[in-house]
Amino acid sequence: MFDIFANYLSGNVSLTNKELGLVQSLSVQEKVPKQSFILREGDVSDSMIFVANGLLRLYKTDADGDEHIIRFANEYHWINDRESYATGKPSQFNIDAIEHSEVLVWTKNDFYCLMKELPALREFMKALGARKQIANQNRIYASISHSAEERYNQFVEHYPTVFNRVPLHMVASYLGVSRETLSRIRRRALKK
Amino acid sequence: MFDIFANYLSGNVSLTNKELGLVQSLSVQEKVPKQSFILREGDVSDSMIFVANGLLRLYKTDADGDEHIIRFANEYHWINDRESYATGKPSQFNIDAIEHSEVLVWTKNDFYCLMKELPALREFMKALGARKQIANQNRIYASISHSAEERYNQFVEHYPTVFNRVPLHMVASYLGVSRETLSRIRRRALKK
DNA sequence: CGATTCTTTGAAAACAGTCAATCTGTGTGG
DNA sequence: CCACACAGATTGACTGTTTTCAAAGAATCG
Repeated sequence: MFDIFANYLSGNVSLTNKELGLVQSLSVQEKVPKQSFILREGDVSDSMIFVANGLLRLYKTDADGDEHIIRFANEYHWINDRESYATGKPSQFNIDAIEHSEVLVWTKNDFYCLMKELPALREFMKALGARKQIANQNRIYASISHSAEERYNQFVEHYPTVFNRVPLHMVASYLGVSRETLSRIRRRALKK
Repeated sequence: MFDIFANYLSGNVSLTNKELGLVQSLSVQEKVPKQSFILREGDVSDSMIFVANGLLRLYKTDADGDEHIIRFANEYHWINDRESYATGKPSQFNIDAIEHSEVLVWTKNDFYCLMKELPALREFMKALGARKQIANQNRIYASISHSAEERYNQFVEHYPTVFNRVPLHMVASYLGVSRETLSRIRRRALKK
């Protein structure tokens, strides 16, 4: 399973076999059955998690019991709660598996060491962080300027690999509309 | 004016006078009169900008001519278009001054050198970036889970120094509601 | 097949947007 | 000092969209 990660890296970062060995030696492989959690509200998110395959979600359950999905993470993506990870405080969010998934996990400490030892990897992670911020800014822009329909189309277009593996009510939760509204949006779109 | 920035740093980063001198030597001071631009759609955002005093906004004008404010930046904050800055591509956004402002500017190249030479400053900027990401994630969460009224209250509470210096229609634009709706939200709130 | 989860639909109520008009406060020029 | 212009804020009437609640119709899985 580590080879998936090695393959991911090889397209982006050039590491020697020895360095790659170090990265591997600090990683832990985990299977995440469908519906099971890798982070629960109240826990501290103290690890870096790479999704080798499968699909997870980061979300919060509010006082009314409604779930709000912050983001999805499918294969070749990272996931944790950045706030809890950065501050060491308990997370407000949950992460669970939408599909049976396999992940690679590094503790915060170990990952910090890797960042220190491997400048190439550090630069890559930094660039990744920048891209995530850009994506977040675009999502914020969409949320204040686009209609639900436009946001839906944008989601389908931008994340086709996620879109058709996720139940519609989760897409609705991600977009911030009710599942009924999203259902009607789609029907209107079909008529065209 | 550089002393404002030095003062800002002193609370967060410890640099020698010589190092501080280097930072200053690469900086350029600029006055930004009210309503004037420091970034226009189509330009490349190729500098780091620190607001010493005043108040700016990052926003986009859409096809209908409506303005959508991504964020505000008052004194002791940084502003540019991260996407254009990172990619070198033309920006989709504008930045202009809501109040007469004074800023410190570093070119992308010079700032890169500073990051290389001054690890303490680099770490500080990195932590700043992490905080911004957390704030963005919280804003995304608010946009998909909170009502306009809740988002308004949250804005007033979180950014009191910005809130009472900004015309209401700009707050509306930031929150993603029409100015009339925001006006009515406030009236309802007053009745309580 | 039965149970569960997911999706769709209808009807009513709540909410937000648009347009047009008015009101308020600020500052400028006569 | 007043009149006026201007930008910002509010209001009413109307329209359109979204939510909510309840029910029923697919799809999936053991």
